[in-house]
Amino acid sequence: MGSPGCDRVGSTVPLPLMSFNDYPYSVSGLRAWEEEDTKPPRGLISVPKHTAPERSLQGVFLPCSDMLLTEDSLWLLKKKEAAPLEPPCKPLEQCPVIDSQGLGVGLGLEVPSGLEGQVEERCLEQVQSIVLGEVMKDIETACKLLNITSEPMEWNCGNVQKWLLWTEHLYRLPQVGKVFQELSGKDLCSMTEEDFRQRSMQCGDLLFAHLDIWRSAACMKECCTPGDTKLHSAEETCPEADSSCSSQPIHLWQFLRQLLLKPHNYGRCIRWLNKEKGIFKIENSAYVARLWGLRKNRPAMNYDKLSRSIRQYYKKGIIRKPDVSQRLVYQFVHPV
DNA sequence: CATAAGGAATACC
DNA sequence: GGTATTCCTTATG
Repeated sequence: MGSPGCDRVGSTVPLPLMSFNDYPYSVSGLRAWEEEDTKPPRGLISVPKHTAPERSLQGVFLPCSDMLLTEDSLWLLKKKEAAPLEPPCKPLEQCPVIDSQGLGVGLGLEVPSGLEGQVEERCLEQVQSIVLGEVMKDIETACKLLNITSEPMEWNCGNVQKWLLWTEHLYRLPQVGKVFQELSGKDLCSMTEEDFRQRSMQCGDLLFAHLDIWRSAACMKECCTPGDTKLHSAEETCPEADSSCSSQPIHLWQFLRQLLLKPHNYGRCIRWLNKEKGIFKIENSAYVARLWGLRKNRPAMNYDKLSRSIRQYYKKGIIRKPDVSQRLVYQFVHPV
């Protein structure tokens, strides 16, 4: 991300980020660990409540996987936050264009002029490209885990259901798959936000927003990576994926690895205890099993069966129990 | 009661 | 034929 091409495209492709407050990709981790009253996953920037404003600026404190915002950026944003008489943040529907200015507007910040302004603008651009990069990576990961294409227009009914289930699981939305039954991706994309809301009062708008993000991301991906540069970008967004990236049959151990690579999304259900040694813990066995079942189209999957598959790896030397055996803790024999 | 280990049959590519 | 799934028994804490 952040290539000149992308910037150019970014100024023309609308990315309806909603307000950052509502942006689940950035706040989901926060929400998750708050709910479960556990420690925040690593990489999550937590701020004291009083420094987190009600408006969309909050979204900047996002748990970008392993990436942290620079101190400078945070300081800058806090400084802007503290500035009095700022115009209230416009809802993002009113500023859906994601470019350096768009982000500033979306954050309720005005981009000042002069040298200082240029510095701040560059800062914001950095933040923006970090956020965008994370969004794209999250979507890539989800696609790999679900074995679907990132372009919603190409989804069949099964893909749509998978995406719905996944999104529901990930963001703990009520299950609404039924009301979207027998809809293809094309159908879904032709629906308005109102259509979504009519089908689900509770979370239609959220699902619509999610879909919009996916569509925009697919659009950006298309524009940013024309032709043969696509391969390079794919490697960049999923460096460890290599052969496993080519979808279709995925092994359980690869799936687990992919979940572990995204601590801000899946850290609440599976996480490293010791990444160097390849030791990981399944924090929520039922949840991981559900995700695995989703990926393999095995609705009856449960931890009993999943763990049986893991145990098959003992003989093959792929996964083993760590020296000091603990419940739900396993170890990759060959850590990355 | 949830997890662990592993045998055995079966399904799927 | 390799891998995963399903079902099962037994053990452990």
